[in-house]
Amino acid sequence: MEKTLKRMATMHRMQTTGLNLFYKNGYYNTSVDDILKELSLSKGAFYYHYDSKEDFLVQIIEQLVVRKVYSMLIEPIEGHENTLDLITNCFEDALETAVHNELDYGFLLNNFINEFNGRNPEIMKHLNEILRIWEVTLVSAIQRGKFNGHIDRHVDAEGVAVYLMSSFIGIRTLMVETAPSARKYRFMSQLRQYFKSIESKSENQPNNTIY
Amino acid sequence: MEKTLKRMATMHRMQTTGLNLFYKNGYYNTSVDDILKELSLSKGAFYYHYDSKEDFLVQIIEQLVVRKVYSMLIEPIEGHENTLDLITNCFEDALETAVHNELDYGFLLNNFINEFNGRNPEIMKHLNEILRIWEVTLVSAIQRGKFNGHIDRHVDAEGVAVYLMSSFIGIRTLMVETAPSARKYRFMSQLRQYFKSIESKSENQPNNTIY
DNA sequence: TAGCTATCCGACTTGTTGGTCGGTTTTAAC
DNA sequence: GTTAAAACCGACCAACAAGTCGGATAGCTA
Repeated sequence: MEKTLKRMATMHRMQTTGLNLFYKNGYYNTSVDDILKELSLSKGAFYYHYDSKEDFLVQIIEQLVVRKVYSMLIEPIEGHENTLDLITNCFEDALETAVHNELDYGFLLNNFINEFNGRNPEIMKHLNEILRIWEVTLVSAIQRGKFNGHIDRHVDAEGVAVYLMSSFIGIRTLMVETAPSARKYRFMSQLRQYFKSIESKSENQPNNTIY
Repeated sequence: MEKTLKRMATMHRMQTTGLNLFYKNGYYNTSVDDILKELSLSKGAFYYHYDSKEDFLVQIIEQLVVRKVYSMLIEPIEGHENTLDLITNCFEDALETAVHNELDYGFLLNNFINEFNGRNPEIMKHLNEILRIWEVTLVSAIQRGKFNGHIDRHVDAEGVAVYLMSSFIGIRTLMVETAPSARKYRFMSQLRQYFKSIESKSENQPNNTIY
Protein backbone atom coordinates (compact mmCIF):
# COMPACT_ATOMS: atom_id res chain seq x y z
CA MET A 1 0.00 0.00 0.00
CA GLU A 2 3.04 2.23 0.43
CA LYS A 3 3.27 2.57 -3.33
CA THR A 4 -0.33 3.58 -3.63
CA LEU A 5 0.18 6.19 -0.97
CA LYS A 6 3.03 7.78 -2.85
CA ARG A 7 1.00 7.76 -6.02
CA MET A 8 -1.89 9.45 -4.31
CA ALA A 9 0.35 12.03 -2.68
CA THR A 10 1.93 13.01 -5.99
CA MET A 11 -1.39 13.14 -7.80
CA HIS A 12 -2.89 15.26 -5.09
CA ARG A 13 0.04 17.65 -5.17
CA MET A 14 -0.35 17.94 -8.92
CA GLN A 15 -4.07 18.59 -8.64
CA THR A 16 -3.87 21.34 -6.05
CA THR A 17 -1.18 23.29 -7.88
CA GLY A 18 -2.98 22.64 -11.16
CA LEU A 19 -6.23 23.98 -9.79
CA ASN A 20 -4.52 27.07 -8.43
CA LEU A 21 -2.95 27.84 -11.77
CA PHE A 22 -6.18 27.15 -13.67
CA TYR A 23 -7.93 29.49 -11.28
CA LYS A 24 -5.34 32.21 -11.75
CA ASN A 25 -4.69 31.94 -15.48
CA GLY A 26 -7.47 29.84 -16.89
CA TYR A 27 -7.29 26.30 -18.20
CA TYR A 28 -6.36 27.00 -21.80
CA ASN A 29 -3.90 29.63 -20.73
CA THR A 30 -2.01 27.32 -18.39
CA SER A 31 0.40 24.86 -19.96
CA VAL A 32 1.24 21.48 -18.52
CA ASP A 33 4.82 22.71 -18.34
CA ASP A 34 3.74 25.64 -16.17
CA ILE A 35 2.29 23.23 -13.64
CA LEU A 36 5.26 20.91 -13.80
CA LYS A 37 7.70 23.75 -13.33
CA GLU A 38 6.00 24.78 -10.10
CA LEU A 39 6.11 21.18 -8.92
CA SER A 40 9.66 20.48 -10.08
CA LEU A 41 8.33 17.48 -11.90
CA SER A 42 8.73 16.35 -15.49
CA LYS A 43 6.45 15.61 -18.41
CA GLY A 44 7.01 11.93 -17.81
CA ALA A 45 5.60 12.12 -14.33
CA PHE A 46 2.53 13.95 -15.54
CA TYR A 47 1.66 11.57 -18.34
CA TYR A 48 2.44 8.62 -16.16
CA HIS A 49 -0.39 9.65 -13.85
CA TYR A 50 -2.82 11.21 -16.30
CA ASP A 51 -3.93 10.32 -19.79
CA SER A 52 -4.17 13.91 -20.97
CA LYS A 53 -4.53 17.47 -19.80
CA GLU A 54 -8.30 17.11 -20.00
CA ASP A 55 -8.28 13.92 -17.95
CA PHE A 56 -6.26 15.86 -15.40
CA LEU A 57 -8.91 18.58 -15.27
CA VAL A 58 -11.77 16.12 -14.93
CA GLN A 59 -10.06 14.51 -11.95
CA ILE A 60 -9.47 17.93 -10.40
CA ILE A 61 -13.15 18.74 -10.74
CA GLU A 62 -14.24 15.43 -9.29
CA GLN A 63 -11.69 15.32 -6.49
CA LEU A 64 -11.40 18.96 -5.44
CA VAL A 65 -14.06 21.22 -6.88
CA VAL A 66 -17.08 19.05 -6.19
CA ARG A 67 -16.04 18.44 -2.62
CA LYS A 68 -15.26 22.05 -1.89
CA VAL A 69 -18.51 23.27 -3.38
CA TYR A 70 -20.25 20.77 -1.19
CA SER A 71 -18.58 21.98 1.98
CA MET A 72 -18.92 25.66 1.14
CA LEU A 73 -22.27 25.99 -0.59
CA ILE A 74 -24.27 22.83 -0.04
CA GLU A 75 -23.78 21.48 3.48
CA PRO A 76 -24.06 24.85 5.26
CA ILE A 77 -27.67 25.20 4.15
CA GLU A 78 -28.80 21.70 4.93
CA GLY A 79 -29.41 22.34 8.60
CA HIS A 80 -32.83 22.67 10.20
CA GLU A 81 -32.51 26.22 11.48
CA ASN A 82 -34.20 29.14 9.74
CA THR A 83 -33.43 28.63 6.06
CA LEU A 84 -32.95 32.31 5.32
CA ASP A 85 -30.43 32.63 8.14
CA LEU A 86 -28.56 29.59 6.89
CA ILE A 87 -28.30 30.96 3.36
CA THR A 88 -27.32 34.39 4.63
CA ASN A 89 -24.51 32.98 6.71
CA CYS A 90 -23.41 30.66 3.95
CA PHE A 91 -23.11 33.48 1.43
CA GLU A 92 -21.49 35.69 4.04
CA ASP A 93 -18.76 33.12 4.66
CA ALA A 94 -18.24 32.26 1.00
CA LEU A 95 -17.91 35.89 0.02
CA GLU A 96 -15.56 36.57 2.92
CA THR A 97 -12.99 34.11 1.56
CA ALA A 98 -13.38 35.91 -1.75
CA VAL A 99 -12.62 39.26 -0.12
CA HIS A 100 -9.32 37.84 1.06
CA ASN A 101 -8.47 36.77 -2.44
CA GLU A 102 -8.42 33.13 -1.56
CA LEU A 103 -9.31 30.51 -4.09
CA ASP A 104 -13.04 30.37 -3.79
CA TYR A 105 -14.94 27.64 -5.47
CA GLY A 106 -18.12 29.49 -6.25
CA PHE A 107 -16.21 31.80 -8.49
CA LEU A 108 -14.13 29.03 -9.90
CA LEU A 109 -17.37 27.49 -11.08
CA ASN A 110 -18.25 30.72 -12.84
CA ASN A 111 -14.79 30.91 -14.40
CA PHE A 112 -14.96 27.38 -15.68
CA ILE A 113 -18.47 27.72 -17.04
CA ASN A 114 -17.44 30.76 -19.01
CA GLU A 115 -14.31 29.08 -20.28
CA PHE A 116 -15.82 25.77 -21.36
CA ASN A 117 -19.31 26.79 -22.37
CA GLY A 118 -19.86 25.89 -26.01
CA ARG A 119 -16.33 24.58 -26.29
CA ASN A 120 -16.04 21.45 -24.21
CA PRO A 121 -19.31 19.60 -23.60
CA GLU A 122 -17.59 16.90 -21.59
CA ILE A 123 -16.39 19.36 -18.98
CA MET A 124 -19.66 21.27 -19.09
CA LYS A 125 -21.47 18.09 -18.09
CA HIS A 126 -19.53 18.01 -14.86
CA LEU A 127 -20.04 21.70 -14.16
CA ASN A 128 -23.75 21.59 -14.88
CA GLU A 129 -24.06 18.65 -12.55
CA ILE A 130 -22.55 20.70 -9.73
CA LEU A 131 -24.91 23.58 -10.49
CA ARG A 132 -27.85 21.20 -10.54
CA ILE A 133 -27.01 19.87 -7.10
CA TRP A 134 -26.64 23.38 -5.77
CA GLU A 135 -30.02 24.32 -7.21
CA VAL A 136 -31.75 21.25 -5.85
CA THR A 137 -30.30 21.89 -2.41
CA LEU A 138 -31.48 25.48 -2.45
CA VAL A 139 -34.95 24.52 -3.60
CA SER A 140 -35.44 22.00 -0.87
CA ALA A 141 -34.02 24.37 1.72
CA ILE A 142 -36.58 26.95 0.67
CA GLN A 143 -39.39 24.45 0.73
CA ARG A 144 -38.30 23.44 4.19
CA GLY A 145 -38.42 27.10 5.13
CA LYS A 146 -41.95 27.39 3.82
CA PHE A 147 -42.95 24.30 5.71
CA ASN A 148 -41.38 25.57 8.92
CA GLY A 149 -43.16 28.87 8.60
CA HIS A 150 -40.08 31.00 8.01
CA ILE A 151 -40.87 31.67 4.38
CA ASP A 152 -44.11 32.82 2.87
CA ARG A 153 -46.06 29.92 1.41
CA HIS A 154 -46.74 31.67 -1.87
CA VAL A 155 -43.15 32.11 -3.00
CA ASP A 156 -41.83 30.07 -5.87
CA ALA A 157 -38.98 27.98 -4.49
CA GLU A 158 -37.40 27.37 -7.91
CA GLY A 159 -37.54 31.06 -8.67
CA VAL A 160 -35.87 32.03 -5.42
CA ALA A 161 -33.17 29.41 -6.00
CA VAL A 162 -32.35 30.69 -9.48
CA TYR A 163 -32.36 34.25 -8.21
CA LEU A 164 -29.99 33.40 -5.37
CA MET A 165 -27.61 31.52 -7.60
CA SER A 166 -27.60 34.33 -10.12
CA SER A 167 -26.85 37.02 -7.63
CA PHE A 168 -24.12 35.00 -5.98
CA ILE A 169 -22.37 34.18 -9.22
CA GLY A 170 -22.70 37.78 -10.33
CA ILE A 171 -21.40 39.41 -7.18
CA ARG A 172 -18.31 37.25 -7.40
CA THR A 173 -17.57 38.64 -10.84
CA LEU A 174 -18.12 42.17 -9.58
CA MET A 175 -15.83 41.57 -6.62
CA VAL A 176 -12.81 40.65 -8.68
CA GLU A 177 -11.36 44.11 -9.09
CA THR A 178 -13.32 46.97 -7.63
CA ALA A 179 -13.87 47.43 -3.91
CA PRO A 180 -14.66 43.82 -3.06
CA SER A 181 -15.32 44.49 0.59
CA ALA A 182 -17.72 47.39 0.00
CA ARG A 183 -19.53 45.49 -2.72
CA LYS A 184 -19.88 42.47 -0.52
CA TYR A 185 -21.42 44.61 2.21
CA ARG A 186 -23.88 46.23 -0.16
CA PHE A 187 -24.77 42.93 -1.68
CA MET A 188 -25.48 41.30 1.67
CA SER A 189 -27.67 44.22 2.74
CA GLN A 190 -29.82 43.90 -0.34
CA LEU A 191 -29.95 40.15 0.02
CA ARG A 192 -31.42 40.64 3.48
CA GLN A 193 -33.85 43.15 2.04
CA TYR A 194 -34.94 40.59 -0.53
CA PHE A 195 -35.25 37.90 2.11
CA LYS A 196 -37.50 40.16 4.16
CA SER A 197 -39.83 40.35 1.17
CA ILE A 198 -40.23 36.58 0.95
CA GLU A 199 -40.31 35.69 4.61
CA SER A 200 -43.50 34.69 6.27
CA LYS A 201 -45.65 37.76 6.79
CA SER A 202 -47.96 36.40 9.46
CA GLU A 203 -46.84 35.71 13.02
CA ASN A 204 -48.30 32.22 12.80
CA GLN A 205 -46.61 29.32 14.41
CA PRO A 206 -44.66 27.18 11.98
CA ASN A 207 -46.47 24.37 10.22
CA ASN A 208 -44.73 21.60 12.06
CA THR A 209 -46.33 22.56 15.38
CA ILE A 210 -49.58 20.96 14.26
CA TYR A 211 -48.02 17.55 14.48
CA MET B 1 -11.95 60.16 -48.65
CA GLU B 2 -12.74 57.08 -50.66
CA LYS B 3 -9.62 55.42 -49.31
CA THR B 4 -10.60 56.11 -45.76
CA LEU B 5 -14.01 54.60 -46.39
CA LYS B 6 -12.53 51.38 -47.65
CA ARG B 7 -10.19 51.25 -44.70
CA MET B 8 -13.05 51.70 -42.29
CA ALA B 9 -15.17 49.11 -44.02
CA THR B 10 -12.45 46.49 -43.84
CA MET B 11 -11.63 47.25 -40.24
CA HIS B 12 -15.26 47.09 -39.27
CA ARG B 13 -15.68 43.77 -41.02
CA MET B 14 -12.67 42.46 -39.15
CA GLN B 15 -13.99 43.70 -35.84
CA THR B 16 -17.44 42.21 -36.11
CA THR B 17 -16.21 38.76 -37.08
CA GLY B 18 -13.45 39.05 -34.50
CA LEU B 19 -15.93 39.87 -31.76
CA ASN B 20 -18.18 37.00 -32.77
CA LEU B 21 -15.33 34.55 -32.58
CA PHE B 22 -14.05 35.96 -29.30
CA TYR B 23 -17.56 35.63 -27.93
CA LYS B 24 -17.86 32.04 -29.08
CA ASN B 25 -14.39 30.74 -28.30
CA GLY B 26 -12.80 33.30 -26.05
CA TYR B 27 -9.97 35.67 -26.86
CA TYR B 28 -7.01 33.46 -26.07
CA ASN B 29 -8.66 30.54 -27.74
CA THR B 30 -9.22 32.35 -31.02
CA SER B 31 -6.22 32.74 -33.28
CA VAL B 32 -5.68 35.61 -35.67
CA ASP B 33 -5.67 33.03 -38.43
CA ASP B 34 -9.12 31.82 -37.39
CA ILE B 35 -10.48 35.31 -37.89
CA LEU B 36 -8.64 35.82 -41.16
CA LYS B 37 -9.86 32.50 -42.52
CA GLU B 38 -13.46 33.51 -41.95
CA LEU B 39 -12.80 36.83 -43.66
CA SER B 40 -10.74 35.39 -46.51
CA LEU B 41 -8.04 37.86 -45.67
CA SER B 42 -4.36 37.41 -45.02
CA LYS B 43 -1.99 38.09 -42.17
CA GLY B 44 -0.66 41.07 -44.07
CA ALA B 45 -4.06 42.73 -44.13
CA PHE B 46 -4.50 42.23 -40.42
CA TYR B 47 -1.17 43.65 -39.36
CA TYR B 48 -1.53 46.45 -41.85
CA HIS B 49 -4.58 47.68 -39.95
CA TYR B 50 -3.71 46.67 -36.40
CA ASP B 51 -0.51 46.75 -34.39
CA SER B 52 -1.21 43.53 -32.55
CA LYS B 53 -3.93 41.16 -31.51
CA GLU B 54 -4.37 43.11 -28.30
CA ASP B 55 -4.67 46.41 -30.15
CA PHE B 56 -7.35 44.72 -32.23
CA LEU B 57 -9.27 43.74 -29.11
CA VAL B 58 -9.02 47.19 -27.58
CA GLN B 59 -10.48 48.71 -30.72
CA ILE B 60 -13.29 46.15 -30.71
CA ILE B 61 -14.14 47.05 -27.13
CA GLU B 62 -14.08 50.76 -27.83
CA GLN B 63 -15.91 50.60 -31.14
CA LEU B 64 -18.44 47.82 -30.61
CA VAL B 65 -18.80 46.69 -27.02
CA VAL B 66 -19.02 50.09 -25.38
CA ARG B 67 -21.62 51.30 -27.85
CA LYS B 68 -23.74 48.19 -27.61
CA VAL B 69 -23.70 48.19 -23.84
CA TYR B 70 -24.81 51.77 -24.00
CA SER B 71 -27.74 51.05 -26.25
CA MET B 72 -28.80 47.89 -24.42
CA LEU B 73 -28.14 48.58 -20.76
CA ILE B 74 -27.58 52.30 -20.28
CA GLU B 75 -29.90 54.35 -22.48
CA PRO B 76 -33.03 52.28 -21.82
CA ILE B 77 -32.97 53.27 -18.16
CA GLU B 78 -32.26 56.94 -18.64
CA GLY B 79 -35.87 57.93 -19.29
CA HIS B 80 -38.10 59.71 -16.82
CA GLU B 81 -40.77 57.08 -16.41
CA ASN B 82 -40.95 54.86 -13.33
CA THR B 83 -37.39 53.71 -12.77
CA LEU B 84 -38.32 50.22 -11.68
CA ASP B 85 -40.40 49.73 -14.84
CA LEU B 86 -37.54 50.97 -16.98
CA ILE B 87 -35.06 48.55 -15.41
CA THR B 88 -37.53 45.69 -15.60
CA ASN B 89 -38.12 46.25 -19.30
CA CYS B 90 -34.43 46.75 -19.97
CA PHE B 91 -33.49 43.44 -18.33
CA GLU B 92 -36.43 41.73 -19.99
CA ASP B 93 -35.22 42.81 -23.44
CA ALA B 94 -31.55 42.09 -22.79
CA LEU B 95 -32.31 38.60 -21.51
CA GLU B 96 -34.63 37.92 -24.40
CA THR B 97 -31.81 38.31 -26.91
CA ALA B 98 -29.85 35.91 -24.73
CA VAL B 99 -32.63 33.34 -24.92
CA HIS B 100 -32.32 33.39 -28.69
CA ASN B 101 -28.64 32.74 -28.43
CA GLU B 102 -27.72 36.01 -30.02
CA LEU B 103 -24.51 37.76 -29.16
CA ASP B 104 -25.47 39.68 -26.08
CA TYR B 105 -23.16 42.24 -24.69
CA GLY B 106 -24.00 41.92 -21.03
CA PHE B 107 -22.75 38.39 -21.08
CA LEU B 108 -19.80 39.27 -23.25
CA LEU B 109 -18.75 41.65 -20.51
CA ASN B 110 -18.92 38.81 -18.01
CA ASN B 111 -16.92 36.55 -20.32
CA PHE B 112 -14.23 39.11 -20.86
CA ILE B 113 -13.95 40.01 -17.19
CA ASN B 114 -13.43 36.37 -16.34
CA GLU B 115 -10.91 35.90 -19.10
CA PHE B 116 -8.76 38.96 -18.46
CA ASN B 117 -9.07 39.40 -14.72
CA GLY B 118 -5.63 39.19 -13.17
CA ARG B 119 -4.06 38.54 -16.54
CA ASN B 120 -4.35 41.67 -18.61
CA PRO B 121 -4.70 44.91 -16.63
CA GLU B 122 -4.83 47.02 -19.78
CA ILE B 123 -7.99 45.29 -20.99
CA MET B 124 -9.44 45.19 -17.50
CA LYS B 125 -9.20 48.98 -17.35
CA HIS B 126 -11.57 49.23 -20.30
CA LEU B 127 -13.97 46.64 -18.92
CA ASN B 128 -14.06 48.20 -15.47
CA GLU B 129 -14.79 51.52 -17.06
CA ILE B 130 -17.85 50.08 -18.76
CA LEU B 131 -19.02 48.53 -15.50
CA ARG B 132 -18.48 51.84 -13.73
CA ILE B 133 -20.68 53.68 -16.21
CA TRP B 134 -23.37 51.04 -15.87
CA GLU B 135 -23.25 51.33 -12.09
CA VAL B 136 -23.37 55.13 -12.13
CA THR B 137 -26.33 55.07 -14.48
CA LEU B 138 -28.18 52.63 -12.27
CA VAL B 139 -27.46 54.62 -9.13
CA SER B 140 -28.76 57.85 -10.59
CA ALA B 141 -31.81 56.09 -12.02
CA ILE B 142 -32.61 54.77 -8.56
CA GLN B 143 -32.08 58.15 -6.96
CA ARG B 144 -34.38 59.62 -9.54
CA GLY B 145 -36.90 56.95 -8.60
CA LYS B 146 -36.62 57.91 -4.95
CA PHE B 147 -37.04 61.55 -5.82
CA ASN B 148 -40.07 60.83 -7.98
CA GLY B 149 -41.68 58.82 -5.23
CA HIS B 150 -41.52 55.47 -6.97
CA ILE B 151 -38.85 54.08 -4.69
CA ASP B 152 -38.72 54.11 -0.93
CA ARG B 153 -36.54 56.91 0.36
CA HIS B 154 -34.64 54.69 2.78
CA VAL B 155 -33.15 52.32 0.23
CA ASP B 156 -29.44 52.44 -0.49
CA ALA B 157 -29.10 53.33 -4.17
CA GLU B 158 -25.54 51.98 -4.44
CA GLY B 159 -26.60 48.75 -2.81
CA VAL B 160 -29.51 48.27 -5.18
CA ALA B 161 -27.27 48.99 -8.16
CA VAL B 162 -24.68 46.39 -7.11
CA TYR B 163 -27.41 43.87 -6.42
CA LEU B 164 -29.00 44.44 -9.82
CA MET B 165 -25.72 44.17 -11.67
CA SER B 166 -24.82 41.01 -9.79
CA SER B 167 -28.06 39.27 -10.48
CA PHE B 168 -27.99 40.23 -14.15
CA ILE B 169 -24.45 39.03 -14.70
CA GLY B 170 -25.21 35.85 -12.81
CA ILE B 171 -28.41 34.94 -14.60
CA ARG B 172 -26.60 35.23 -17.89
CA THR B 173 -24.11 32.63 -16.77
CA LEU B 174 -26.92 30.38 -15.61
CA MET B 175 -28.73 30.79 -18.91
CA VAL B 176 -25.91 29.48 -21.03
CA GLU B 177 -26.83 25.83 -21.00
CA THR B 178 -29.81 24.85 -18.92
CA ALA B 179 -33.36 25.94 -19.71
CA PRO B 180 -32.60 29.57 -20.53
CA SER B 181 -36.21 30.51 -21.12
CA ALA B 182 -37.51 29.03 -17.88
CA ARG B 183 -34.67 30.52 -15.90
CA LYS B 184 -35.27 33.91 -17.41
CA TYR B 185 -38.92 33.75 -16.43
CA ARG B 186 -38.13 32.77 -12.85
CA PHE B 187 -35.47 35.39 -12.60
CA MET B 188 -37.76 38.15 -13.80
CA SER B 189 -40.48 37.10 -11.35
CA GLN B 190 -38.11 37.36 -8.42
CA LEU B 191 -36.72 40.62 -9.68
CA ARG B 192 -40.26 42.02 -9.58
CA GLN B 193 -40.65 40.62 -6.10
CA TYR B 194 -37.48 42.37 -5.01
CA PHE B 195 -38.60 45.59 -6.64
CA LYS B 196 -41.86 45.45 -4.72
CA SER B 197 -39.84 45.38 -1.51
CA ILE B 198 -38.01 48.60 -2.34
CA GLU B 199 -40.78 50.57 -3.95
CA SER B 200 -42.42 53.41 -2.14
CA LYS B 201 -44.77 52.04 0.49
CA SER B 202 -46.92 55.08 1.00
CA GLU B 203 -49.41 56.34 -1.56
CA ASN B 204 -47.96 59.82 -1.29
CA GLN B 205 -47.62 62.02 -4.28
CA PRO B 206 -44.12 62.11 -5.72
CA ASN B 207 -41.67 64.63 -4.35
CA ASN B 208 -41.64 66.84 -7.38
CA THR B 209 -45.25 67.91 -6.88
CA ILE B 210 -44.23 70.21 -4.05
CA TYR B 211 -42.45 72.50 -6.45
C1' DT C 1 22.78 -9.36 -4.19
C1' DA C 2 19.76 -9.71 -7.99
C1' DG C 3 15.66 -8.59 -10.07
C1' DC C 4 11.16 -6.39 -10.62
C1' DT C 5 8.17 -2.69 -10.88
C1' DA C 6 6.35 1.90 -9.86
C1' DT C 7 7.85 6.34 -10.53
C1' DC C 8 10.03 9.80 -12.78
C1' DC C 9 13.28 12.09 -16.32
C1' DG C 10 13.91 15.05 -20.38
C1' DA C 11 14.93 15.15 -25.27
C1' DC C 12 11.99 14.84 -28.99
C1' DT C 13 7.95 15.17 -32.42
C1' DT C 14 4.26 17.52 -34.36
C1' DG C 15 1.43 21.22 -34.60
C1' DT C 16 -0.10 26.08 -33.57
C1' DT C 17 0.64 30.68 -32.22
C1' DG C 18 1.54 35.85 -32.82
C1' DG C 19 4.11 38.51 -35.55
C1' DT C 20 7.51 39.97 -39.74
C1' DC C 21 8.63 41.24 -44.25
C1' DG C 22 9.59 41.54 -49.14
C1' DG C 23 6.73 41.70 -52.64
C1' DT C 24 2.20 42.23 -55.52
C1' DT C 25 -2.20 44.29 -56.61
C1' DT C 26 -5.67 48.06 -56.38
C1' DT C 27 -6.90 52.62 -56.30
C1' DA C 28 -7.07 57.43 -57.24
C1' DA C 29 -4.80 61.57 -58.96
C1' DC C 30 -2.56 63.72 -62.56
C1' DG D 1 -0.63 55.88 -69.18
C1' DT D 2 2.29 56.90 -65.26
C1' DT D 3 2.97 57.08 -60.55
C1' DA D 4 2.75 56.69 -55.72
C1' DA D 5 0.45 55.53 -51.93
C1' DA D 6 -2.84 52.30 -49.83
C1' DA D 7 -4.24 47.72 -49.26
C1' DC D 8 -3.28 43.19 -49.30
C1' DC D 9 -0.66 38.58 -49.99
C1' DG D 10 1.54 34.52 -48.00
C1' DA D 11 5.97 32.33 -47.01
C1' DC D 12 8.52 32.49 -43.10
C1' DC D 13 10.26 32.75 -38.06
C1' DA D 14 10.79 31.96 -33.14
C1' DA D 15 8.29 30.59 -29.20
C1' DC D 16 5.50 27.55 -27.19
C1' DA D 17 1.83 23.85 -26.93
C1' DA D 18 0.41 18.76 -25.88
C1' DG D 19 1.83 14.45 -26.02
C1' DT D 20 5.58 10.36 -26.85
C1' DC D 21 9.17 7.37 -25.61
C1' DG D 22 13.44 5.13 -24.41
C1' DG D 23 15.77 5.13 -20.56
C1' DA D 24 17.19 6.13 -15.50
C1' DT D 25 16.34 5.49 -10.48
C1' DA D 26 14.65 4.08 -6.25
C1' DG D 27 12.50 0.94 -3.19
C1' DC D 28 10.76 -3.50 -2.21
C1' DT D 29 11.00 -8.66 -2.37
C1' DA D 30 13.21 -12.91 -2.64
